[in-house]
Amino acid sequence: MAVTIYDVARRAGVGIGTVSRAINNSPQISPDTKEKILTAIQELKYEPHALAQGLARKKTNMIAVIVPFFTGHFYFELFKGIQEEVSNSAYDMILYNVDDIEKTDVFLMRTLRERRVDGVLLISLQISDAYAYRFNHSQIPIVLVDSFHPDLDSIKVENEQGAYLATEYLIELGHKRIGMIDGQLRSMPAQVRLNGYKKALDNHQLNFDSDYLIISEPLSDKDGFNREAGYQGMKRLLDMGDDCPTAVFAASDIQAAGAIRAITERGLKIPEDISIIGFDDIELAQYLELTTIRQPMHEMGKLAFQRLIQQMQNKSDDTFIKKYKTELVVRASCREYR
Amino acid sequence: MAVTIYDVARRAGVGIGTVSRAINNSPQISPDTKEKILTAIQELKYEPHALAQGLARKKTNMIAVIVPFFTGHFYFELFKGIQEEVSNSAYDMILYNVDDIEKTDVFLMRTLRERRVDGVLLISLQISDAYAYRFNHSQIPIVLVDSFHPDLDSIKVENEQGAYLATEYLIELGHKRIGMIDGQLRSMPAQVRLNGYKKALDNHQLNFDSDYLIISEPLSDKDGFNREAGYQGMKRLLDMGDDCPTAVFAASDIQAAGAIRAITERGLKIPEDISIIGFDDIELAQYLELTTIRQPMHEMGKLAFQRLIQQMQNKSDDTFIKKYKTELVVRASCREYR
DNA sequence: TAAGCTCTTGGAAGGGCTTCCAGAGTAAAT
DNA sequence: ATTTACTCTGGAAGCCCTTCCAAGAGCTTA
Repeated sequence: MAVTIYDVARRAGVGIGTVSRAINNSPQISPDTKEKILTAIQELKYEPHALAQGLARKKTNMIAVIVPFFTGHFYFELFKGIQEEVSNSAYDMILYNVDDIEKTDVFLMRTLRERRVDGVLLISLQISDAYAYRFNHSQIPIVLVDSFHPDLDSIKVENEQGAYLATEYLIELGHKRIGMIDGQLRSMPAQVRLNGYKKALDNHQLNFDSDYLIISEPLSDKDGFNREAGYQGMKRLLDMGDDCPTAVFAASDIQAAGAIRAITERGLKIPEDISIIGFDDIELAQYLELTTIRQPMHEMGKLAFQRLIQQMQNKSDDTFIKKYKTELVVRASCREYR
Repeated sequence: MAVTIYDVARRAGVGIGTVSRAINNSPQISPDTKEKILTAIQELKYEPHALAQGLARKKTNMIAVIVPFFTGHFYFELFKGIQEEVSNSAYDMILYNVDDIEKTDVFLMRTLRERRVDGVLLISLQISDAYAYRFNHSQIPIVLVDSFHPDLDSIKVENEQGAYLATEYLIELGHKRIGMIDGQLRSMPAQVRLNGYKKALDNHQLNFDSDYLIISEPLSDKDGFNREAGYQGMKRLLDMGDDCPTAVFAASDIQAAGAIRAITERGLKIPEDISIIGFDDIELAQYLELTTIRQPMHEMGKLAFQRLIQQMQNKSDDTFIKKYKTELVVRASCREYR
């Protein structure tokens, strides 16, 4: 059997309470005894049992990161930011992968009831009012990233503004027939980016044409923010022949990558024949010379964890809301249209 | 206070033991009572406390995935494979990020003693004989991925064969001056790939020239498998002027990407002026039209978890060793040299 | 010398579960 | 009617900690 606090106590000739005090740096202990105990711990190679500690302390030193199918590069970047901060903290991280958006609640429920974690980072996933309420009235803090709820801490990017920016950029280049390739509308960012796109059209006296809006096929469990969806979507636009848009706003870089492939496959050139703009500014965008909208993913990840840890230390009542502005990154995938 | 098994017992008018049996599908319980208890559980919205369960069962339903600084795309791909399997299991996953290779032992030690996890996946990290022994004599199974120890389960790729393949391909294209850009040699794959490179040269009567071997700068905490290292490394090769290699084998695609940038920055063309071959076949390689060596990362991740879960169920004594052969993926970054 | 402090210490209680053992109840066998 | 054999059930013990309370020891103070 493994070494327990009792073994240490016996070895050091003290009581278990005292051993516990030694481990936890309690001031209530004389330097001599502490010394003695620490030696015993060394000798026995004792390490506290994490679960038992958690049970007794009502604190697990774990956080949950809940992510939707963790596919995209967006998550990867964000994740690195979070990871960086977690490494420097006393916390460890459990990764929950939501493979069906509808099941988000199941995970939230679990984190709330199972009490396996001290805090939650919810990424790109919507939270219902009911759960927002529960978290607010629970001991477990939660921070939303790339998502929003009025009553909870959240960190996100101005998706609408970003989409607006992208669309407006195309408009200013002179494009009139501007298509959009979006993700599944049950995904929050997909909805909001669509709004930005529509608003930009509207503010520039262009009509929204639903034929130009491609929503990726409801590919079973995916949200449509992937290359294949971009590829298929672009093909559909190209099939419109002469009516094909002269510029396309893809709701994510990865979709843009798929779209680019579809375009070049037809022997068309970017930006000569079709302009394309993405969203996210993932690493790939540089290689593709893709003009896109940058979100500070890494930074968002870091901030999210920082805020969470702060909440775990002393839960404050005010809700923290940070919205990053997006930024247009001009590269070589768009050109003027006259 | 949260709902406990006692509350459920009281509500259902039974003993706590019986409730426990209901939860755990024990056959030792009559359908009626079970029914009654399940109803009570529903009504009270009871969920077992994960830590308490773990403590009592000596089983946590968690696995640890230990990864070195989780930077590269290689890990990302692998990770997706693991993730996919984990999602379909009853396990959750804790991610440990090793930011300094020397500290690997600290993490191994923790997983062994803290008893927070039931099994370990160790990625791309070497394990010492001492720890291999400890794991073999512990209750906690471990599976190495992209790493190897004779006494432990491992899943990896034939790195040497891959590097040999890459180098030989360049040789067969007629190149004589073949450079290599490698990662830090304290990283296992970096060492082994170097061996493959040397062997290929040797078998084809070419001399190994240490000037043509670029080991990325010991950039503090990194292992050198990153774009910047590839970029800097290639620059050094280019600075050799007329002696510059006509072909370069980069030990990873991401380094190759950096190298490509360095080359195009000088106004040179790939493959006309310099041929380059990578290693990994990450997604980016397609976009770059990079000829490379493919490792089945996704598949490796899946298999690793499958094996781990099998070990957790009934620890067998035989060590499982799977070595995937690598495969040459020819794209457009290499050309014949006469 | 007695009373009052402060500093340490031991160990019971408690955290929420599983498991084992003993006992109750029921049915079958004699 | 009595024994035997089963099926269920209750709850104590145990998993390994932390924390609280009571108490001993050593000092001070009057």
